Formats: sequence, C-alpha cells, structure tokens
Amino acid sequence: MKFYKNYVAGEPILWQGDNFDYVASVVQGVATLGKTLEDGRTQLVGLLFGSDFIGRPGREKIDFDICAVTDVTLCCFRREPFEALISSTPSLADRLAEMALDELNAAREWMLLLGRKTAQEKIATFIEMLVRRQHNESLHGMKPKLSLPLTREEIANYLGLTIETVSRQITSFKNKGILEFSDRRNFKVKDMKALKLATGDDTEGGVII
Amino acid sequence: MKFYKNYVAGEPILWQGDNFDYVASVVQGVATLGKTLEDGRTQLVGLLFGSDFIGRPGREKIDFDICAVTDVTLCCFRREPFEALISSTPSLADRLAEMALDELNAAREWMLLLGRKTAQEKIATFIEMLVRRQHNESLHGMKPKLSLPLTREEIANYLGLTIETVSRQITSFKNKGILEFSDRRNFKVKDMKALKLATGDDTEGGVII
DNA sequence: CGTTCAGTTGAAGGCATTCAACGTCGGTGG
DNA sequence: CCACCGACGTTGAATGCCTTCAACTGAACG
Repeated sequence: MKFYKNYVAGEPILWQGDNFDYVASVVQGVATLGKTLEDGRTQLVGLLFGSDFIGRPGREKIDFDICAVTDVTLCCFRREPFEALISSTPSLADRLAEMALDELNAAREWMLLLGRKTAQEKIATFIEMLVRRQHNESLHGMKPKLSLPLTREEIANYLGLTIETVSRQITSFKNKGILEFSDRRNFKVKDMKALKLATGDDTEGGVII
Repeated sequence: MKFYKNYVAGEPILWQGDNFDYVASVVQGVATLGKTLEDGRTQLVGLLFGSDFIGRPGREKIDFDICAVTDVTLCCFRREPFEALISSTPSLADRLAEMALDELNAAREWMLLLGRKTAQEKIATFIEMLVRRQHNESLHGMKPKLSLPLTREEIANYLGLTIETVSRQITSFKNKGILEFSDRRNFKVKDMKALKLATGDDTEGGVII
C-alpha cells in the first residue's frame, strides 16, 4: 500500500492531465505546482514543502504540472486502500479537509498578490513567506541562513513577473540594506520591519518574528 | 438550527476578520468574496452563486469580505448542530470536501489568469465563465440573454484591472462583433469561437457550447 | 580555455494605468 | 415637467511600471 519515490532536482513528477493512481505526501524537498497556457506562459500556483499532500480522494486527474525543484522524496499510497482508510478514519478525512482549506486560503492570498501588488511588494511578500516557512522548519533557529529554493525564473513564474524584474527588485532590496546575499541563493534578512512594510499587507503592529 | 437571511444589493454580508457563528448556503443572488490591502486596493477572490457555501467546519473566522452584489438570500445553519450533523453524516462531509477542492481548482485557474493573461484574455475568460455558469443555471436555454452580474468596478477587481481597461476591452469585443450589448448589463455572444480563442486557453478542439 | 547556463544590467518599447473630461441614466426636488 | 445631481460608464491623452530585447558577468564544467 505504501511506497517511496525519489526525484532529482528539475525532474517532472506529474504532467497536466496525467491521471495517477496513487496519492502522496512530500517527505523531503520542494516541488512546484504549475499551470501553463498553450503558448508556454507559466504560472506557479503553489509550492510543496515537507508534509504537503499531492492528490485527493476522488480526484484521479490532476490539472497542473508538478515538478521537483530540489531532490524530492515522496511517500506514496495506492489509491484504493488509501480511500478505504479514509472512509474508516474520520480524523484522517478531517485532516485532509483542513489541509485543503489551508491551501484554499493560501491560493486566495496569492490571488491578491498576483492581481494587485506591485513587483516590489510581490518580492517582499515572497521573501517574507519563505522566512515564515523556513523558520517553522528549523524550529526556533534564531535568524538562520535562509535560502531561495527557486531559480529566478521559477520565482518569476510564481509571482507573475519576468526574471529581469525579479532580479532588479532583489537587487533593489540589497541596495536598501534590507537583504544581504552571500551567494545567489543564500541570504539573511537585515531589516525585517522594512521587509514587512514593503509587502503592502497590514502592519500587524510591527511584531517581529 | 436553520434560518434564512436576506441582503439587498450592495450590502456587506461579512467583513474580513469577523467571526461568525454559523455557516450558510446561497439560495438566491450573487455575492463576492474579496480581499483588500490597507491602502484600499481590492481583489475579488471568488464569486458566490446559488448553492455555493460560506464558512467551513472548524473555521470560525473568515479572512475576506463577503458582499451581496444582487439581492441575496442565505440559508444559515447554527455552527454547533451543523458540525454535529457533519460528524454523523460522512456523505455530507464528503460533499463539503468536494466543494472545497472545486474552489481550490477554480482559485488556481484564476491565479493563472491574474498572473499571466493579458487584459483582453482576462475579459474573454471572464465572459466565457459567465456563459458556462449561466448556461448551467438556465438549463439548456439555447443561447439565452446573458447578463453581467457585476459592475465594471467589480469586474476590474475580479480581474486585477482598472475600470477603464475593463471598459475599453469590452468595447473592443463589441467592435469586433464578438459581443452585442442591449444595455450596460445585458448582452449576447455573437461569436463563441472567437471568444474562446481570445481566452488564451487550450482550444479544446473548438467545441461549441 | 572555451562553453554553457543562471543571473545581472542597460536601453527601448508597450500595455495597462492614471488623470481628466465627457456621456448616460435614474432619482429627486423645485 | 424639467433642471439638477450623483453613480456608473466611456473615451482620450499622458505617464509609468514592467516587459522585451540585448549585451554582459561570473561561476561550473569538460
């Protein structure tokens, strides 16, 4: 019923329209959910981190692409026994429903970003989200080294921008002393307050993580 | 346990952050789900039509605004007995989970629109969605009169545009002979094929509704 | 040392926005 | 009845933000 699958960075996990007879949970690594138009324009609609879930009971098709951006390990379950397990375990069904609702809220938050935020605000929001997620993962590591899990192109596709704009906005945050990069991927937040301010969101009383 | 509530067009139903001790189903009318930034920029993240659902078990707060755009009737259920009912009725829980997943898919589709589509494609996609939904409602009414349920401003907020751009793009579709308006709100689609083409989506073999 | 790929930077251009004026419709009151 | 008003919508001109196009940098690799 249960088995593991491994993917190397850059490898596609599922293509839009594939049907797929198991469900899975991310054990390790980061993957992207993306949709593409016929002419190649791509929009990432979600990121999958550890313990995120792929596939849902009753949905055999998936209408977006899933792609590994780092090496990824999935824990897979055959569909029939898993659905049987859900039927007999209400708490599991509840948990899945909870996760779906969380994703829905995240998707709607991102709609606000895509529809109404400026490039600067998009980048700030993206970085701030990374801080929050990576902070949760490395529990209480006080201001750890942070890293961008995505290439500039993937960031662009996640934020509805171009690579060039992403690059310029990141440079701008460097110049303002808000971010500091040790290389292309690894950075530290020097001024969390300014970063939060730049997201365009409610200020929440200036609480610092 | 069950009661009805009525709202007139334009009336707010719920504000961002309100907590709300019942759940509801839309009986009649259209409502919008919206999120707003501090400076007033607004993004609609969903439309509620008949039989759509507001609120979820275990979520007492709602983090967006809900607003009636036409006169709206809600069928409301007190939270505690409703949650008890769900626990004892797996099929109802399944149905709610299904609806949440449908909304998630719709939200992601909309993310593609917001992040990657041009103004022209956004309008075309919006109109095409209206055709599909209103077609379902008035079962098999062959090419009925269609109507925009939203003002130009609401359309703009739904598509991540300004009113002026919405107006210009609609005019453009009129001039091309793809849409024909009898007044500001009511129209017919004169060339469905061209409309679908203009959405930027996959052509689906040119199937006409 | 040349190649390649990811990222950066510069300059030009375009699409949507912004600002502004006008048009239209429905309601209200003189 | 008609003038006035406000809300909604349209249209025009100018600006600007992001994109597009292009050249360059730097690191990894054979």
